[in-house]
Amino acid sequence: MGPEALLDVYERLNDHFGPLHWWPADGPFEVMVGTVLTQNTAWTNVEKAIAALKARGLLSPEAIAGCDEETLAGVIRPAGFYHIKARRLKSLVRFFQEEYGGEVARMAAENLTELRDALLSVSGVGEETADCILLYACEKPSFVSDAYTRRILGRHRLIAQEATYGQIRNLFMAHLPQEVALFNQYHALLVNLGKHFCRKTPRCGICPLQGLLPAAVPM
DNA sequence: GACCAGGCACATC
DNA sequence: GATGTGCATGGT
Repeated sequence: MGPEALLDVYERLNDHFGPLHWWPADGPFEVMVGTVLTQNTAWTNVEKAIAALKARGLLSPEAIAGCDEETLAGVIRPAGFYHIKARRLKSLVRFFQEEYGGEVARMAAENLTELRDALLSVSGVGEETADCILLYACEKPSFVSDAYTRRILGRHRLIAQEATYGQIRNLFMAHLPQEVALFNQYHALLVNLGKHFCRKTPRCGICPLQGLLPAAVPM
């Protein structure tokens, strides 16, 4: 599996889907909120929760910091796991305010590796959430690997079943130019491909990767 | 009514 | 370090 294969996959998907304009959010703070709300959750449910937060004027660091946790939980209820996600939002916002004064520009001024470690120290922020914040809120070249990435690469035998998150991320980061726009669109393309063609229960339709990679196997 | 969705922390071995 | 479990709603 060399560098050319990953670029071939990117070009095939990019030709098929076109520019996807990710992350779907109104500003970087909304991205941060969305990364927590979407943990193991369908995006349609996240949209409902974000709309509810907007309607309550709760889409700012100050508002979330000042909001009672149980009240917050009630508002984000449509996103599921709402008690734990309310706690996670509060801890992320606390970190954001204490370390960077609630300013994305100050957070984004930090070095990628150090910022990633700092984000990972926040309870409720794991590797994927950290990488989404780095890439889509801070515009740092940190590749996001997720369930779709694993399933797509796994089905086409490009990674081992037991590959870790870090190994998958390193695969992309070792073989691609470290460009924010490329990482942004690539992850978006993989999610789009996953949603349309590579769910646990495969959807009908012709996968755009057909003929480019080894035939998909069930996974 | 079962199955699934853009994870994570924590317990246990 | 690997594996198992709880967390929960809404769409198919």
